[in-house]
Amino acid sequence: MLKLKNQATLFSNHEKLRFFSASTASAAISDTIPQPQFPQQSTLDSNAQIKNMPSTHLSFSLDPDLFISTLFKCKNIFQIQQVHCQVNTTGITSDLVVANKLLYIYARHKDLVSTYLLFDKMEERDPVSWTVMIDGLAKNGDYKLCFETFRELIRCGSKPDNYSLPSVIRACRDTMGLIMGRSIHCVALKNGLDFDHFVCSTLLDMYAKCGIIDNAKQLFDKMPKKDLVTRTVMIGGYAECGKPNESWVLFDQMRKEGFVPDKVAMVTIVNACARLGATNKARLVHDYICAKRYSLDVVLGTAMIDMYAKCGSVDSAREIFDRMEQKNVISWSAMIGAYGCHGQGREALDLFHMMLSSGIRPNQITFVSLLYACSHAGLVDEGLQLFSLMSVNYGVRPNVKHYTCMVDLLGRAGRLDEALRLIENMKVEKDEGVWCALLGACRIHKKVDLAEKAAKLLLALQTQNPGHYILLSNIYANAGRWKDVAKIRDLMTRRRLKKVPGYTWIEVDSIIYQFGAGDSSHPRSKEIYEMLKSLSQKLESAGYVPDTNSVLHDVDEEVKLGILYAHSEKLAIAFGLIATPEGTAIGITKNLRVCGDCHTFCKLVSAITHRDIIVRDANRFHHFKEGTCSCRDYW
DNA sequence: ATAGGGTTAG
Repeated sequence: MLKLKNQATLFSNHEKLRFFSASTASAAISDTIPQPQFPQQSTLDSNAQIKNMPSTHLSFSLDPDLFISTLFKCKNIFQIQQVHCQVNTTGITSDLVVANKLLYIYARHKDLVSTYLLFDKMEERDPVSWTVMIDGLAKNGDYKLCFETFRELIRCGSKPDNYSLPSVIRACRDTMGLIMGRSIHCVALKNGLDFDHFVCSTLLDMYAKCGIIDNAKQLFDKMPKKDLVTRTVMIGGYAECGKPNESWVLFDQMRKEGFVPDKVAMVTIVNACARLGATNKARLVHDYICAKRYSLDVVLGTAMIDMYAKCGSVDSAREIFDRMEQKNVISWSAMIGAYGCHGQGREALDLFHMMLSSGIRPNQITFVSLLYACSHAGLVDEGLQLFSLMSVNYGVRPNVKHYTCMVDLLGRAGRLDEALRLIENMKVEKDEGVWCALLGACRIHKKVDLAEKAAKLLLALQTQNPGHYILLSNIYANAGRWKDVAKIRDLMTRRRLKKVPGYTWIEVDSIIYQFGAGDSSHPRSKEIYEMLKSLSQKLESAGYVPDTNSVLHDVDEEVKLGILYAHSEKLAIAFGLIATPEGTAIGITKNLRVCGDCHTFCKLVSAITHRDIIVRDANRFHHFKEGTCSCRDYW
């Protein structure tokens, strides 16, 4: 496989892709790629794999049909090479149908070297040959050569057709190559091609996965025939673009129109559900899956683990995990991640050791999930140990995400100097995330000087994320440096960035309510504020001191308190207490980081009211139970 | 003969 990568690089260095032009190319290839070693007749008997093949397979004549059927019975690359070798002498490979089949079978067995060589040697190529070659390259991940082959197809005067287009467009999707995708779309239009629904569905998939959901929607609306696959693509596209609500609308509509979702469609909607984070939808989907008796395979099971975890129920995620007969590294990582985001670091570590015992090799994502679990649970030593062992023991080299987890872990623990040293000494390229992690830690520990240093480097990266500016602005506000706050706001205006308002959602009886800071649009707004008022008295007598530092500066204390009690997450919790008097748990979701003050607030509310409170910000869950918190984000 | 949709982090 490594050789192939080199091969692709080698060709990209050529001014033109000489690979495709006659004999010079063959010479260039044979220098770098070994010719496939076709077994000789005399060695065949000693080859156990081939020995198992019925003898009739080896004795075919010049009949192409017999050749093709023989080819499709081949179970491995040795058998294919043997058949290839046999027919080479008969000249049957000059038959296009035969050659294309051979090409196809090599590609399907992921033998790209043989596919290249055969394609190069073919004297004549038809649209099928091109499609098989392009598709083979796309499916095996050699995108560069895939695009070059497609370009060569056009340069040779052929036209892309409804068969070659889906493959090359899929390659655009997989490489997030929007520009390439658009130009291929244009080329196809220029050629006056009448797109069939295969091309349309890959195109809309490509646009959706590249984040241009509007273009995807336009294509979708124009399609005369919308089948299950097309709809599934659109559902997945909406989820990918952060509009999982739209995914649901489409899913419901599809079922109303009589489509029965298959396994892939179910996985897609499960994924949309995970992004939605709505518990009632998760149960609904689960019931549907049970009713239709879909088997719990690796992919569906893993998607469900993730769904339950992101909908707040780590126990249900574990139930699914235990019921799965087959698990791969993705399933294990998803479950480790589930414990991690719920602050159950010990469980995540235990699971990691179970995973190792069952012979599964951890990958980069496994370690991100593990380190994240350590940081969310405050397991500093365990995190440090894992980080130092990951590359030595498990062959996983730390990337910027791993460093970010470590900065977060050390930073939250107040070991900011070590965090800074780690960043300064890291061997991979630094990104916004890693500085942002340090900045976040500075906020918790009120280290303004270090925050300025981190922010300077972060803002130098011209970050477009308004959240980063807000974070720094809050640090300044906390230190009472109002002039600096104003400077940051000014910088935001100059960079044309808008402050993102923080919202909190709460789900009550399957209905989702949204609150903004100081929101009074809710019909029961009056009750909510009254509840907060009575809560505040109880909380303060229980020792709660509202942290008014970050609230404006030129207003009097009473107004400050008003603003503080009007935080969106507090409004949502107050509403939860009113709307579910019998309930035991209140679950809320915030689109921005929950502040330290709110953390303290939740802890006390859960102690006073004897109710569990589950707060989710981004993908981090905080469980408050009888005044204790499962995670240690704000120690 | 050749073509489309699914799982883990950030």
